[in-house]
Amino acid sequence: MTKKTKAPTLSEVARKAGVGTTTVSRVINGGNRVDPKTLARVRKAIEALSYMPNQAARILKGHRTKTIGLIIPSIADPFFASCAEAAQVIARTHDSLLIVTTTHNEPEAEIESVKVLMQHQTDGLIIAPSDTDNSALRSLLARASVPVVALDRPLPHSSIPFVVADNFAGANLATQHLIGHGYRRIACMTGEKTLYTIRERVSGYRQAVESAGLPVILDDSISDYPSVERAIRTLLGAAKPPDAIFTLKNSITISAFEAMQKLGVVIPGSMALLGYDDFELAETVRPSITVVRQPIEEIGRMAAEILFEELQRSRVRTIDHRRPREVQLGTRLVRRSSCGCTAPQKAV
Amino acid sequence: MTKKTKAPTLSEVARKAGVGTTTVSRVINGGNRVDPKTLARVRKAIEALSYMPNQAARILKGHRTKTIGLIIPSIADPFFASCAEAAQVIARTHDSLLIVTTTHNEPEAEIESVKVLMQHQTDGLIIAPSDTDNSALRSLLARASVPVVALDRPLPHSSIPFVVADNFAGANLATQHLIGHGYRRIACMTGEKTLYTIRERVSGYRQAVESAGLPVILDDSISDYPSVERAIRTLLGAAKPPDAIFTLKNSITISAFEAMQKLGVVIPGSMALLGYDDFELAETVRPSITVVRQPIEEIGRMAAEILFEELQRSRVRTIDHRRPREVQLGTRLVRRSSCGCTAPQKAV
DNA sequence: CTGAAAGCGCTAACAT
DNA sequence: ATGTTAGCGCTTTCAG
Repeated sequence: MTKKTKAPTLSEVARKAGVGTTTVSRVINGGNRVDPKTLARVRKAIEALSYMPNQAARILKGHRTKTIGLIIPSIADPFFASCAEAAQVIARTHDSLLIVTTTHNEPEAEIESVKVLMQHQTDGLIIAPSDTDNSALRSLLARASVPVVALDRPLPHSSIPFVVADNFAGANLATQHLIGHGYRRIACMTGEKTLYTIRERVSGYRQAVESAGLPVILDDSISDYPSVERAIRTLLGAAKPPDAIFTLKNSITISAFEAMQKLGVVIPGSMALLGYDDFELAETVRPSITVVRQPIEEIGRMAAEILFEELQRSRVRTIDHRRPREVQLGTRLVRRSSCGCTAPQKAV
Repeated sequence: MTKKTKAPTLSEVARKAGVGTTTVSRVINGGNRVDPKTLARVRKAIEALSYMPNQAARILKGHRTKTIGLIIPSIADPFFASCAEAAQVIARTHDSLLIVTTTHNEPEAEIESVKVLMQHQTDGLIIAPSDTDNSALRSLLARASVPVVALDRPLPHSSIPFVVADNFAGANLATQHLIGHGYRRIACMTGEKTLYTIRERVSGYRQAVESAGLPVILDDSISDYPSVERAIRTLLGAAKPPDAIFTLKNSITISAFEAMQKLGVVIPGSMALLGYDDFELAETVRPSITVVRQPIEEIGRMAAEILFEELQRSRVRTIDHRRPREVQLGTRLVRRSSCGCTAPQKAV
């Protein structure tokens, strides 16, 4: 077994092929300006030694590392997993690799990630910042000599391009839909109220109920299942219980559904349910759950595309901005049964 | 804006601090054997220039890249996303970064990924090989000068360590459970029969029904929802319809549940359902679904840990194998209602 | 069309 | 305790 032998180098290939290193280098990089015969010989040598160029050395010569960094709260979160998948596909398209780090929405972890990724000279960064007002992060990013794109959450007061969903409109329309059904007491349940996305959704909800002259019933202290069940119990025991619940996050929607079922709440009969973010079984459970669906893959894809465009721009001095630097994608209300709609949209 | 200024180098720091490059290098790498005063001065210079060491140059000097590669079918797949998350956490622990590539179970994509990752000199590789008998992949991996660990699926005929779940036992026990409930005609539905995991599960199922003298009713041509619905229709229309269905994959379980509901099949009354792989709403839907649960995070975590142990071993010549190189983790049958169990396990 | 040689930024002998 | 220096593997002028 030739297992622990060190990897062959370019100059070894050159020696074996009886040519100079320059020639081998040319062959590796496309083989232009090389005599067909020499080319063939070099290729054979490369094959024989199963030579692979050492990226580190190329990078050192000032080239791209062909890697981009993606900084997200979690990989296990379906939303970010889909974003990551989409971004990875785009990266491959550009012959690049995707390095993923997770932050669990901790600002320090974000800073740390950016630093590590910069040391590794990734060509660019895509980040979903937890705190929209993190000035330490902003200044760090400003010093970054590579393009950066914000994902799902913008980084205000900076010139960093971003790709987000229209959280305000999504929540606003959803609430209006509930109002249209005749519900008068719509409770909104959420947690992580410091996140941009959640804040926007809360605003959307608030604007809708207030302009309809309805009460704002907001519980933004939700975390796990028990807290959801407790919240619903409290709501049910109130003098005037709500007639609809709007949950701002996938896991809360599921917990709420579970709790309502456990507590014998008839959906939508005694209380309607509408959730932010679609999920696989939302169509299947009974009643099926009406949700606001975000263009998840699209978000990841566009963020990566913008990043590579910036990369392109910084290479060749071009003037045109074919794509806007700040993208806000629309969401869609998927009407199913839990909101009271009788004729759900066509099934899968 | 000092935005496009090139990153400062070690020798610039040295000049600014009025010391030699060696000293700066020492400071970066822990600051041992350096006079406290000099150390402070250098640190200040580093701070002032906001200097960050260039990884590429260090790598070139034969050091670790502090990156490991993870090659999986998809990031969006919850199973692999969780594995990736767990592996990433372990990587961070070892001060390393995780580079993820996806293959969609295509052998060529796997080969390609390994090559790219090797060029980037990742310190090690974790791979979930689609085809257990891919000799091209095996020989490529054998030539790899870095440690490799197989994830979820082993790579036989090679000395590559692996971490997998005991798919045979999981499926076997699940089938026996169904048999114990008195079902005599247990149908098994699956797709992707070339995958190691699926093959093992099929074997486990087959062994159980055969040794109980029951018929093997296997449909391994399932792909999407329509194919599931079609299969169930066929099963229902048969002379002797099955009294239980065992689905070998998450998405098929969900599709089957959906289809059975649509076709008015009472679960478990007229037909029981048991699925491989747990999922969030399995507990919540009615009836709740009995499943075989795999230790997902554990698989990702252990694969990464073994990789770093190998890395450790290749650095310092040690003899002990504290951890077995081939790990098979147990699964657990989570009893809920769809199999006919009347007293489901404690809820979440 | 091809080769010699100069580094890229850093580390590690080897001196001092 | 600190500086000098020789590369790591590759690309890239600049000459042939």
